[in-house]
Amino acid sequence: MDSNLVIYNTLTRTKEKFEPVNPPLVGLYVCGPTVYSDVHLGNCRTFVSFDLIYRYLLHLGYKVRYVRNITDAGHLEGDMDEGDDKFAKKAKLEQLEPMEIVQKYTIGFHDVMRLFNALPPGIEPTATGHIIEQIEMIKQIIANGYAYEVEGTVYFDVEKYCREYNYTILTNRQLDDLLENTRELGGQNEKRGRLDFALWLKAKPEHIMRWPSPWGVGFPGWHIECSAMSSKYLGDSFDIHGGGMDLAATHHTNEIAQSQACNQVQPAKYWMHTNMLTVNGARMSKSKGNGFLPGELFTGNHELLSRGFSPMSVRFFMLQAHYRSTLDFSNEALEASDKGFKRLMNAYGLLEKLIASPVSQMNIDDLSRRCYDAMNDDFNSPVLIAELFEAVHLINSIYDGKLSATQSDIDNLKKLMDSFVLDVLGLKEETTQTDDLAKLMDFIIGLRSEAKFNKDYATSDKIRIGLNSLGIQLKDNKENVTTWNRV
RNA sequence: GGUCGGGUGGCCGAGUGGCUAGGCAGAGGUCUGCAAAACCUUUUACACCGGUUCGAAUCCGGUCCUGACCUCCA
Repeated sequence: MDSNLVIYNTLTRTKEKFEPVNPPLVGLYVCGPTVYSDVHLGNCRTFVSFDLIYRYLLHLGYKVRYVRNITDAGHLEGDMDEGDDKFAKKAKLEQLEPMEIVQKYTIGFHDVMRLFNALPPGIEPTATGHIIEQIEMIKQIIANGYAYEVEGTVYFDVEKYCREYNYTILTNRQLDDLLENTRELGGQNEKRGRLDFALWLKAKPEHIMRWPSPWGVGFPGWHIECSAMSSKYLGDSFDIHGGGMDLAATHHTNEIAQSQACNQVQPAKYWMHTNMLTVNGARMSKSKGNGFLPGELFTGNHELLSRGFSPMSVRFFMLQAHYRSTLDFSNEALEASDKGFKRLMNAYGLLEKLIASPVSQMNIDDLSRRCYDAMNDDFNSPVLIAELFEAVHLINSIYDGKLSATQSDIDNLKKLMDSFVLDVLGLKEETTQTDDLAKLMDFIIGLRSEAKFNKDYATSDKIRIGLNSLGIQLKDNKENVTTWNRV
């Protein structure tokens, strides 16, 4: 397994050659969603980005174990505990079983991921399903001297940890500054240090999700689940840990501290962070109220949208930007991507219809190499897509008879498009053409050709315009061969 | 305030010390009974001010603007 893949590592803030711990095995852990409400499009972008990464690693021949957790505890509890509206809180507590919420939004999340054609992870562990592992890990951290218990709550001792490790390795912040500028968290009077965070929290009487532990009845802290589950399924030290950039400063920083304190090793060799999806330049988030739900996008039921956009067009839109760049979301940008996507897929469809000639006027190997170069450069999908449009241009020109290609050229083009469009980018035709429809269309096109041959243009136009209003577009090429596609 | 990013043509977005991605939109043309598609040609760029250099939008310094994180959030 010798690839030229280079990955930007947040730990070092540089691009590094990718060298797995145990090739050809690759362990990939990605922080998944907290399932207490619908995932919005910004969440989806991260998972589509890591789907691209997963797919490309598979394409290169790595045997990838992809673990993406479902957070169904901790955050959820925190969310319910806060806020001033005690009435609402009570209603929530009385009317809904937390696991009902978890189930509902987990299913919704999976449905959306399927629409985006994201490959499911190999393991999708839940926090509530790994309480024992989390407790064991906390016990080990205490035994190692990096955590302490106060009144049923266990805190991580950041100050102690800092004496031996670099706590802010991911973000490069200064500790003094952190101490001065961090907001007061709960439990200040019982914590030893201001930056100490909870590994295990004592449950208040009204708390529904609770488990017994050596420290009494309680529930796990916000960060321990990922440490416990990643080491369980990928080992104490694995290859890639990923998530959204917003997680780096707190969640991942604490995750590294916990894993180091427990296992004395840096949990992941490469830390990858995806950037945010923005709306009018500002981050899409629930608290800002500017989040798009996938459903609103697909139906077009949103004030900023002129119409609905298909999941594949949206996926293509996301892949046209690099995963480490912010991507600005707008109706106009989506329109552009939608057309580009259709152009790409239309050319893909023409591959079957190309006619070979003895002369070659192109170098597919060179194009293929450029595609690999793009992806090897930290998964640069926008450059890959630019190269694929070169392939589109070749395919269209061959189809038009303006360029000649040998059968070998055509085979290689097909292979290139299959690999990169379908396997790596994970794009697919959205409308399945049933055999019945294909036969029917052949028949109708035949009727129209007859009419055209007889110069009965009234009839042929009636067919063309009629089909167009049904969403089917006819295209006559120079040889008067008619093809069709949905619009 | 601290940390880390950005500012690229009408829009979205790559990239690089000289050969100026790509998609969409705009303009002209070819083809076509028409239309669409396709193909060809083409108009708009690298925030501002200095510096380094034979040469910078790309490197360095400064200025302005802007985003994310520092509090649950992908």
